[in-house]
Amino acid sequence: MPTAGHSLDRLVHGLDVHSPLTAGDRQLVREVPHAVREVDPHAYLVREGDAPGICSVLITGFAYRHRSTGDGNRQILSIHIPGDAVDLQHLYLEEADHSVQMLTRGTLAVIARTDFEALAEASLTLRRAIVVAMLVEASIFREWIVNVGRRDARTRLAHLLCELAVRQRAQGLADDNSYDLPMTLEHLADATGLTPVHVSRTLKLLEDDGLLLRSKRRMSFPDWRRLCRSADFTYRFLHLEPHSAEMQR
Amino acid sequence: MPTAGHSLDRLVHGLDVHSPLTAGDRQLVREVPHAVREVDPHAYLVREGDAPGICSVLITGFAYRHRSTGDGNRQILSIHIPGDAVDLQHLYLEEADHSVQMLTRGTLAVIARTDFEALAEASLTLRRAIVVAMLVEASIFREWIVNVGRRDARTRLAHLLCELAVRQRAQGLADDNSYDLPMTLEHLADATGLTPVHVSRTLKLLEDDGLLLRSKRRMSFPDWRRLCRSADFTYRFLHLEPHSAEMQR
DNA sequence: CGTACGTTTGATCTTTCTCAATAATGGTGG
DNA sequence: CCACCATTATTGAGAAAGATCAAACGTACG
Repeated sequence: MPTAGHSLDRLVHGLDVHSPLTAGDRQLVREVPHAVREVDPHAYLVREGDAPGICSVLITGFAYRHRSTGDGNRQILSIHIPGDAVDLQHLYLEEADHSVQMLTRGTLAVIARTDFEALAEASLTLRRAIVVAMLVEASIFREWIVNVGRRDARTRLAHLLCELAVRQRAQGLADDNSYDLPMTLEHLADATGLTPVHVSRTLKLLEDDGLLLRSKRRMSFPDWRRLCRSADFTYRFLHLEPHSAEMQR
Repeated sequence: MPTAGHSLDRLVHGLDVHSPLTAGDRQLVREVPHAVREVDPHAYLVREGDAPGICSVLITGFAYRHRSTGDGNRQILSIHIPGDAVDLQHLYLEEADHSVQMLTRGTLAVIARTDFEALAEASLTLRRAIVVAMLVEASIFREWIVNVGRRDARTRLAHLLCELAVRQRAQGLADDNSYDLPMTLEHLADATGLTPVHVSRTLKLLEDDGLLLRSKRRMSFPDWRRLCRSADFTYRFLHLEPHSAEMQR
């Protein structure tokens, strides 16, 4: 039996951010059988083509979804932070259509598919929360289509930085206007449909404009409001509960 | 009471394509209370910001999801064909993050939110099929991120044409290698993150290469295999059931 | 038959990519 | 603690894909 309780609190919070849980639901989640697993940077959590059998929840560390084109170009599809249940997009499908990989070292809570399904069947509000978590992810995918399809490089990158800031705040993982971004230029390029070279130049532009401050991997935002405007960033697509959205500044 | 039975057969088929239904499920779906509504081209089914109260199923006609950037650029997020339940992405969220609009004249089966939820609660396999339909949509969103982020104009357009062909075949709406595409150059441009001018030139390229034949709005594909290769198109992301996937050629 | 809408084509401009060289950073073993 | 190597980041110059502007041409429909 793993150390029950507090590692799954991350999942409780991750669901609660979008759809409020009852006290009973929280308890049900905390009691789910699960294993805690340490994973290295670059470890694959899912590989395209896999038949999904587990549901992993990120407890610490970052992960990302990606898929490659036939000629070997990678496109990153989303970034995941602690609290995200990384397998929701696969669990009910026959085979994975994309891969999920760790960005950093991290820890997972791993729940067996059957246990997860039992959890979903145990409560209507919990089931609802799980569906909402899936749908919010889909909303973020849609926002990425817009980002990559209709915004210029500068706006695109700023938008990505905003999204990660707000999601981390909502999860209580960042309190001021800064966070550590464990993505290389190549990751950023593959997330925005650009090249690493152009990402480098564009981040420099944002810095020169006083919208971004970098030291090592730490990103901070001297003028959050202006950054949001410059990023064409609005909160709606994240579907945060009002109490989480208060973390907006 | 509406003409029960065969208008909702479209929905039955739309769910069954991805996740097989039991005979009981089919009957449950057919018996759902619903209204049949005729809609004009360009009619809005959902507007960004709306609180969703109904679930519309496309019976005839085409629709599309879209969202606009702050500076007024539109991005189309998906195209919908008969059998698609157009509100699944909203129904469990507080407010719509994007709009859904008719591309053509059409008819809808409109189900009240509460009736739809009751349907979902009535059967485990049906609930599963609804979740799968949501997740397949999300998979298509992901494919669009890849398309717009990492493929050139020619591949992008070819990919879109392939997707629409296969989805229509799986729904039994097209049997040979052709279909009527009710999208203008502007629609195609907004779906692929290009400009109408460049879409025009690029379609011409596809025609010159013998991959596409256009007369009026009818698209046909003289060499389907080669088109798929040229489009970097694979079937995995559509998650079709084997019996639907047989319609592949 | 005229008007609105959609499409095609040409010429030019801009953003982003590509190729290439150099500089910084971070982790590792001595 | 330092030196080394691999990885990541920056910068420059030239090339290319796609955007923009503008005009002409088709087509559908009242």
